[in-house]
Amino acid sequence: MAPHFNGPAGTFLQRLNVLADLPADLSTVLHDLVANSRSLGANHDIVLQGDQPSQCCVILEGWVSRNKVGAAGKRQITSLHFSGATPDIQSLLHPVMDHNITTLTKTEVGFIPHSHMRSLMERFPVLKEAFWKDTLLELAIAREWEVNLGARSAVERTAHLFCEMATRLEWFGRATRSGSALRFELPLTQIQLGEATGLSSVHINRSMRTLRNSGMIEQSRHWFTISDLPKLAAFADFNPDYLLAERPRD
Amino acid sequence: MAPHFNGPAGTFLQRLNVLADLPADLSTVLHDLVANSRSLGANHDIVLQGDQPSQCCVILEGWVSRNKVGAAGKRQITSLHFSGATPDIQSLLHPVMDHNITTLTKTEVGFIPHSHMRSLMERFPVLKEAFWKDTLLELAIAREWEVNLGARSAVERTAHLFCEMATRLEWFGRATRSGSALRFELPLTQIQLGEATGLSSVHINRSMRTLRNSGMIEQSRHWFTISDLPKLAAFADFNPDYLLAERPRD
DNA sequence: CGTCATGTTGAGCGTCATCAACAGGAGTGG
DNA sequence: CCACTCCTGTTGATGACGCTCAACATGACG
Repeated sequence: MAPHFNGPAGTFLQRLNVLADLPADLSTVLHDLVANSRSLGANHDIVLQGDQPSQCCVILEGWVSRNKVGAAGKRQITSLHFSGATPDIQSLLHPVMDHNITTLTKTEVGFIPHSHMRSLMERFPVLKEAFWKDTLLELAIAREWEVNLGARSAVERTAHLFCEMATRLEWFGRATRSGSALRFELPLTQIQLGEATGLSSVHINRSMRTLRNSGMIEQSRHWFTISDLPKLAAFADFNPDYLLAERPRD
Repeated sequence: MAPHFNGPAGTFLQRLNVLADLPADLSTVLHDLVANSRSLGANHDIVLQGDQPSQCCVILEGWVSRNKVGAAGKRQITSLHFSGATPDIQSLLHPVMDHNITTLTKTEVGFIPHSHMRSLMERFPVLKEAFWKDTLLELAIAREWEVNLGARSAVERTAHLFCEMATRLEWFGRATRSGSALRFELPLTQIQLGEATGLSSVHINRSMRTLRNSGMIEQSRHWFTISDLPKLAAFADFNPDYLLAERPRD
């Protein structure tokens, strides 16, 4: 079993320990680094395309998206992240941001200066490997999203997104299973779901109604229950293998 | 100017040197490692989803795609790679492939065993950083493809793909510029272009006719000329910033 | 025989419009 | 101080209509 991590930085350290075995003293340093965090409201840009950040953010609580806004004003969400994520670690190697990182809900964010991060990676090479692995995982998820956007129908896309998020959430204790059912909170508006799936919010609405009517998903507000995950996964052509590196060891 | 690399491994070493400064002895070792290569025909799978490769491939000449095939048999190409690329380096850290790597044309491929790669990374930590940076670049490209697939019309998607490939090719000396025009070879069939853009091959055909009729692209067989790159880029909402890490320094 | 080209037809999804449900804030009165 | 109402902005739900693009032709070209 991976060591138990408490406090606001708990999920962050848990996630990193999934990606590589961090020595205890490194965990302590990282824990202290994100100690002073900031609270942000929903729809707040943490970093914008073109920025040159001097620190990395750590999502301690809440949801954020990567997104790009086209010339016509249309926004595409390219990935979703929740507690424990370090979505702008890339700024260490690739100084200019090529996209925005925006909160989707009220969010608690910690920051680690690049200089600290660099010296930590020098002292603990395993940290660099953990973040490389994290980048590879993100790339695998991005590939699956490309398939979702390019090769699946509206209902399948929506179902696939729910399968992915349910799986990722469960692995970090944020979904509860009872039998083959899975219950979790996904606090995104239909507009945001549309921006993630390349659909209009109206059509997201219709797709979710289809999923509800077919009995595959139950919903009250932002709480969802997938009544039969294998069935929904088969419908959406969801195969969790591409997420495997993220699964915590037990 | 980056050092000049000759021979079949030239583009490979050139690419790596864009991502980090490799010491000369490392370059020599890498050059020798890919010496004995294999010739593959078009439409040949180099690695398949589910495989656990024990070596990394290096594309010495030709084109390959990453792709995933859905349950309904529909294929989505998630990225395109040409000479110099190392598309399955991820298998070092993430042993099971989550996608296929398939040749698009006749291709010359070299192989480097994982064991060699690992010991090289131990001896030369800069190599690990180069490949992490390569992963970050791929991720940036994947994000832009998500935007392409989710938020742009058929003609814009097609135009954007041509802008991206023209830019990437020019940076490696595989496109010739005359004024604001750019000429290059992109030896993909319309079926393959459709699989990359999430469109049917028929609609790719129509989109390209639109681009030809509007005078933005000229074509003979697989040779294309973008008559006015800034104009096409404006039309496609193409901003090359997301590719910057790949640009060779001069 | 695979690839490219082009016409026809219709499904899927976007756009626009309307309306209900709901939350938060300001003001009112107890 | 707390309840209650009113107002307003945001989200969700649903119908009507039109356009983009997929599907299915068929022929031409290497």
